[in-house]
Amino acid sequence: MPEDLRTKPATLFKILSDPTRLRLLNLLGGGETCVCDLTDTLRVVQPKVSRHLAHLKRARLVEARRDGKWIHYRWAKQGDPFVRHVVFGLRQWMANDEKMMGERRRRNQICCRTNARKS
Amino acid sequence: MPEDLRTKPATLFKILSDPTRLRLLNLLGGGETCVCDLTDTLRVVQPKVSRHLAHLKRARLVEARRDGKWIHYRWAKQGDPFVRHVVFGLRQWMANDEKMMGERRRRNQICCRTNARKS
DNA sequence: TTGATATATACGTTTATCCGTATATATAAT
DNA sequence: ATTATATATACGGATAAACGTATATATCAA
Repeated sequence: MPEDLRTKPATLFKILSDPTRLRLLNLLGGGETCVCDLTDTLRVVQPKVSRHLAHLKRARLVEARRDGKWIHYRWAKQGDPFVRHVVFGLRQWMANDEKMMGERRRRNQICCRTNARKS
Repeated sequence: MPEDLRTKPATLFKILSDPTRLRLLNLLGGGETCVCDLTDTLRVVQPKVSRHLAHLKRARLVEARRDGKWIHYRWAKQGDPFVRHVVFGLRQWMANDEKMMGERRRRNQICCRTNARKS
């Protein structure tokens, strides 16, 4: 199932073909992020976020780490050259896109608040 | 609609997420090819090929040229850096994939026969 | 143990995608 | 003009994606 990404570009492209998943990946570009912060940032319902994260995780594009009540997601390191190539291009595109920048900014604010609340 | 490719990676990825379309793009890597040769090479029904080509054309990934009864498709040159980046990686992957190589070989045989028949 | 919070999953519905078959169109040959 | 060939499109059905809502699970706090 994760192997599919390596053998079939179509599978990788399919996973990357959903706007919500790209927005999530964009936010993860700002660093490890918990589901609630992702949810708040994107302003969509939580199950939607969890579902898309599950997709990305199944495809091994992201990894998760539990920390008490929270689960933090992050970009996974990619071994396959083709996947790395595509992901690299995507991250570069995101880095320069206005809307994506805005969402990353928003993520940072929200994560700040969350961290404050935690301590 | 073609602009979408530049503004939304998700749209590009969606178009590239179909195996048949990737096979077609792979064959076009061998040079301009007419629909009937593409159909014979892939061994699928002709409307299926036409439909997928129409997709690729709408997205400006390929261009078409009429030549009498035949319509020849070819890769379109890409202006956008992100699209170029992805397409470059894809073509490279295809160049090294065994199955794709085999189909390109088959395409060449079939195109040879077609050209012989034409003259 | 009870309650609150964070996250995941199940379920039914809507929407999009892909397909095969049939048909339309366009060109060329007779 | 008629026929044959190449390609495109229309249509209905099947399959899969994505969604919202409801619910389950897991962790922590009281």
